[in-house]
Amino acid sequence: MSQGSGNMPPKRPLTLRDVSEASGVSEMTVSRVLRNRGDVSETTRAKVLEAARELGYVPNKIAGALASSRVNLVAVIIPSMSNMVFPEVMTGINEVLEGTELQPVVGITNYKPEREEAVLYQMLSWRPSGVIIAGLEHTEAAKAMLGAAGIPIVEIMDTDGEPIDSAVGISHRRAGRKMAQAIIDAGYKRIGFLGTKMPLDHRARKRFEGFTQVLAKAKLEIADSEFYSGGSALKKGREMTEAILKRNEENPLDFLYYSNDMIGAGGLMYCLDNGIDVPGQIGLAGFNGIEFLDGLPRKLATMDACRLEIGRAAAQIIAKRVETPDAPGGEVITLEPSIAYGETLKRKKKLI
Amino acid sequence: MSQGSGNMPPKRPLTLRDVSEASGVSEMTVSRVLRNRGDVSETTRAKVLEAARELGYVPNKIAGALASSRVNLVAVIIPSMSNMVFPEVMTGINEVLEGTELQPVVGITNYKPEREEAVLYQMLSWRPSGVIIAGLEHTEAAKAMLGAAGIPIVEIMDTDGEPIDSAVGISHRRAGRKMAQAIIDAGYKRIGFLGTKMPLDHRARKRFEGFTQVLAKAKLEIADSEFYSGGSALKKGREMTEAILKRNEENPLDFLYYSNDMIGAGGLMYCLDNGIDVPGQIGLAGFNGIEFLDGLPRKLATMDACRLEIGRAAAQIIAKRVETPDAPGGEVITLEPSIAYGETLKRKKKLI
DNA sequence: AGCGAATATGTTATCGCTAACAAATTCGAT
DNA sequence: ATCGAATTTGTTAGCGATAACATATTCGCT
Repeated sequence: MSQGSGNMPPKRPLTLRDVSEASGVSEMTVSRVLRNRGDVSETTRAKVLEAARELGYVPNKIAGALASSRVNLVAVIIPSMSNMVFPEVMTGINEVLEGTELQPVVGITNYKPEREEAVLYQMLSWRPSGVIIAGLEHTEAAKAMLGAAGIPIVEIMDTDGEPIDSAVGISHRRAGRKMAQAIIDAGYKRIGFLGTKMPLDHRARKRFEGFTQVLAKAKLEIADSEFYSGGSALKKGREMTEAILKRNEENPLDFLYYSNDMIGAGGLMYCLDNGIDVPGQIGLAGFNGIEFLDGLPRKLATMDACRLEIGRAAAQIIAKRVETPDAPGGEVITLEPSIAYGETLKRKKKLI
Repeated sequence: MSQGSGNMPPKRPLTLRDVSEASGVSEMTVSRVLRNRGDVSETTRAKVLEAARELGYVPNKIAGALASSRVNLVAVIIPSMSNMVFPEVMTGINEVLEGTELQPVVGITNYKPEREEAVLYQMLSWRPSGVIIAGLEHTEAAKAMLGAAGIPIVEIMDTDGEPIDSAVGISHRRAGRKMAQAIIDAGYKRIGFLGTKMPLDHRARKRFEGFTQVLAKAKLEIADSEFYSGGSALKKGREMTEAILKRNEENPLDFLYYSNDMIGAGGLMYCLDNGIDVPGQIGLAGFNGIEFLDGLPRKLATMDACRLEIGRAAAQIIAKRVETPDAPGGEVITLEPSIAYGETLKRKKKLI
């Protein structure tokens, strides 16, 4: 099966030369067979493949990439992998890239700009064919690297700002505004906000900005808010909800807007456990549209962040640009998130 | 900032030679400065770093790796990224690798052996410094590749079987046995099983085997079972629970063992929503110990799969072997999962 | 000042593969 | 047979970095 018909364990890794010697043709011909490139007669093709299989040869992409200056990697740089949202983006990316020669390589930044910069540097040093990176906010150095890399760059998730090259996402300001409008339309007045203690989560910040902006237009403002960091989001949602409701017992809140579905689900459970009428006494809404919500006792209102679609579109942009290197670039795709009212947000009162 | 002080966009990617020319020293010296290797005077070091920064030079690891035959990548091959368990393993791996020069590269197999084989081949063609791969079951070809790669291999999650090199995990058979024993000890008799329709999830299969084995010793067997695939696990847990309970109304079940926490949580919610007394009328248990459970109205009994610890230990084995290439290898670490009784599994009746 | 040991820098030869071009072989049509 | 075109195979020269060795330079000490 490997290494000269069951001989000693391998010492030196195999190279093209080994296959070439074993099959009696030149290295170049072996290379051609293994890459399906150029004309090779059926006879030698079979001979070479047989030899390669017999030896257990695995090509060395490092050498191949250096020689051809083609690297079929796409760098994907995202803040986190543990909150449901980016895994789904990855699924979208994978779906599209599986149909090509490109392979994604993921780097995690933990929402830290300096970490992002370091990860980006590492990634670029592999000379990938493209970069998909979350967000529009980066350090100056990171922006310079991206600008100078000479490869397609797609910034994802967010389109509120100036992309370096291409961008795919939703407008989080608009998402915040839309949700605020729906809440106002449904007649809620005393609104609480619950979110993460994350000055660096720009998307959450933009949603918040859009949200308060629309409230302001209706002469409303956030009645109270609560922030968390770390721990089980579900549990935190529960705890924060308890805290904010207790704190406002005299002048009770009638709506809670959560910055993500997980804490929203926790809040929902708290309300149900404590006999609070949802959405009569109090309305609830989250953000993201995670599949998980389907299993809850009551369906939480949310807004879909189009994660799968974002992943797909971003990968498509890269794939297209790799195929057609002199295509223009600079494409911006803004997806439109839609509200899922679920069962925790009253519909707009019918107009007469 | 880049490319000759704000000139035209970059055409040809920068190389060591560019930095060398810009700083007036040899390429070798630049290389030494950039890698912090060998003696370089403070003066030239500063000069070189300045030039590199000024140009926006990013080293080419492809070329570096080929020349030094050292690739600081660790291939991590796992079945999925969307079910809470592997992201946590990744966190453990990352934690350890961040302290080294090694960088993880992830490949996803979707529980398909042929996909695993393909991903492995891709990964090995980058000549990584080590491989961390989930499970002990692989195709013959995959085993051959792993055996012949000449690098440290760590098979993770499971230790019920013969590893190729090293292994870190728990015994899933033992985990199944342990849970069965706890259930029997608590006095439950009519036990239902709910799991995934996944003939290729060997770990789940082994847990099931261990589980039934202990039941058999106590002259018990699974009273009924239910399987699912795809969709929201939480919802599926709810639906399967309803189905299995309805089907056994005449001779009701008194325990439900779920093959993962997510469907367990769905089942728990179903029971609570329908006024079923847990754990009095019926006991419930899952598997994995996901953090998520903390936020549930009642804490589900489960068994910790030691995911974080598995990731850490696996990465440590690789890191150690990379540092000391002639160390023996073949290390097997079996972690001991412990039962978390939560509030859905009665404790063993006190012995007199 | 003078000499060997450090310390700093430069040179040369790969690493394993592929692009580009060159040579050899096959083949059909005359 | 014979020639040119088409097909198949081989040769040569890097890709951009680093290892290993060679050559300056600097320095302390007698």
